[in-house]
Amino acid sequence: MATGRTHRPATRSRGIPEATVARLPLYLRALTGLSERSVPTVSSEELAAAAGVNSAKLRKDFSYLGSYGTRGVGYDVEYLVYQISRELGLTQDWPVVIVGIGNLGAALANYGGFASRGFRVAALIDADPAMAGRPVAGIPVRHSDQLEEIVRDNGVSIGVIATPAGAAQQVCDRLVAAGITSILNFAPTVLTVPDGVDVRKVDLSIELQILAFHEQRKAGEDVPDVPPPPPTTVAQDGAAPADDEAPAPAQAPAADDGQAPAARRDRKGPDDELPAVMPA
Amino acid sequence: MATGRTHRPATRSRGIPEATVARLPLYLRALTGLSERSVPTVSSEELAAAAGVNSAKLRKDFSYLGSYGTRGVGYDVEYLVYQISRELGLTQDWPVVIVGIGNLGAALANYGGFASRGFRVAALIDADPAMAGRPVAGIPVRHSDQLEEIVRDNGVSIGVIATPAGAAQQVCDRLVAAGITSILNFAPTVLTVPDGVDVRKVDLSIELQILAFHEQRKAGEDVPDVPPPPPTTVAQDGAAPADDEAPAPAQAPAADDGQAPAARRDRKGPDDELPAVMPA
DNA sequence: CATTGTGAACCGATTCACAGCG
DNA sequence: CGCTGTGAATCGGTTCACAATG
Repeated sequence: MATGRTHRPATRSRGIPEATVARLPLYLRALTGLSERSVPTVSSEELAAAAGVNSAKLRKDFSYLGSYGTRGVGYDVEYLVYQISRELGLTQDWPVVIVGIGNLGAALANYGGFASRGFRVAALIDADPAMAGRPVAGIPVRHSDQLEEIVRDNGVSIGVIATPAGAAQQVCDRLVAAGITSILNFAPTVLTVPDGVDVRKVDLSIELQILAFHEQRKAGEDVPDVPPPPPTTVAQDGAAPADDEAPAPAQAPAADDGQAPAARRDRKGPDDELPAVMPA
Repeated sequence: MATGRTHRPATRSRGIPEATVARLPLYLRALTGLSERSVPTVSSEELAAAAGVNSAKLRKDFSYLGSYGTRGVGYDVEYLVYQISRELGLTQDWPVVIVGIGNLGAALANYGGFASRGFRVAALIDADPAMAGRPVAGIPVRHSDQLEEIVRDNGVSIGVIATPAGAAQQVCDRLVAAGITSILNFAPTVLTVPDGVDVRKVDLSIELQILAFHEQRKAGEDVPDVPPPPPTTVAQDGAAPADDEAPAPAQAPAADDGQAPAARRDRKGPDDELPAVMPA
């Protein structure tokens, strides 16, 4: 598995830094807004503010694309919109397939943000036969038996996985085998793909967990200092130097507000995870 | 994000790098899987593979939490699950409100991944009176008039915004005013929040755009290099030296990087016709 | 031994600050 | 002038590689 797998150095996108690429869509959105309001030019300062970044970063980012601005003036909105669109490959049409038409898949199918940027939903695919033919967002759902056929016939190179975690890898494998080289994964699982295939993941619960981490620090500041549970078998430090607690780097002074061992979430349920895709 | 100026790294407290925090949920998920299969211990190598990272990174990450492993053996699964959960603040319950119950909001409400990790959907809120009372995922939707009341009464500190872009900032302001300090934003817009409030965003179309960028490079490489439009009036760069090419800062030595698309996309074509920038 | 934990090298990304230019 | 474009400094994160240690 991931063992010998050479790390995905697919990042050889020579030239434009990955971090910059990730921000281009942000600039594009801000620019589109200006364009709609017929603003002819913007300074890096203004555009940066609209995109939520700082101007130095924006200028540096643009410098990777070329010199598209005018000193003393700023950037021509229309021109930049075009250049960024082209750089991102949005001047062409990208047919995509969404696999797993559960709640999330359906929401994605209905999401206007896709279509508006050159992404065309070529097909909706689901493993549930009962879904077949049923239209979602005006597009009839097709059965996964036809996955390969659909991908090939439509020249789809981008696939969106919105299936339950358990089915994701399998779907991924089939998509890749069918020729897809870019995947947007919403299933909470790590996908293993061959070299040359790009995977980006969006994990809703991970985002919340990250927020929770910061939230915990803000409020209270002190984590529920429940005495660390016994290291089951290993690390069975009988009378070992009780070093449990967080040792490491500068430990913070444990304040201890109220406490409440709090209800320890037992995370051993049926491991629900992603929105189910309606069973058959 | 919201950190703006004052970067948190006061270094005083437990200095866990942001990048590490972002991976903890990943480790936790992998560990939960092992736990369910009753695996007692794991080596950094195995766990790293399951989480999709490399072992050095994982060990370094864990080193920020403390010394929870046993040399020559590995990590105790249950113990680690607990430690990470605690670090992330998942040992406590986090009530969240979801604002904007459209397709996406409904999908989120139905998303099992939230509930399974200590995130309790305290309420669903929508501005449409017609939605009020209607149950979604078993939870009755409430009208946004009651937003403040709901947040306060339930002690909600995390809010999820799934409204249209146009309403997002307003909703955000109200959530913040009501006391929320962490926001997960799904609306494709930049949110401005006061210091102390964390915002994480998930933008579906941005992810696709990033994939498109890479896809464009992979396939062909001979992208439809539509001749760049005339810089209307600005950025008129006269004849450029032979190979314009990207400015390419220092960047000379190309790392290993097997075969890079030799053909570099030329970025500046002579003037030409105005591009019909894509619609919105 | 095997495997952790970590200093130190490395590398990419951000920020600074100012030269360059319209 | 004002604002871009960019070297240089800095910062954060990753990787290396090995000493420490159960």
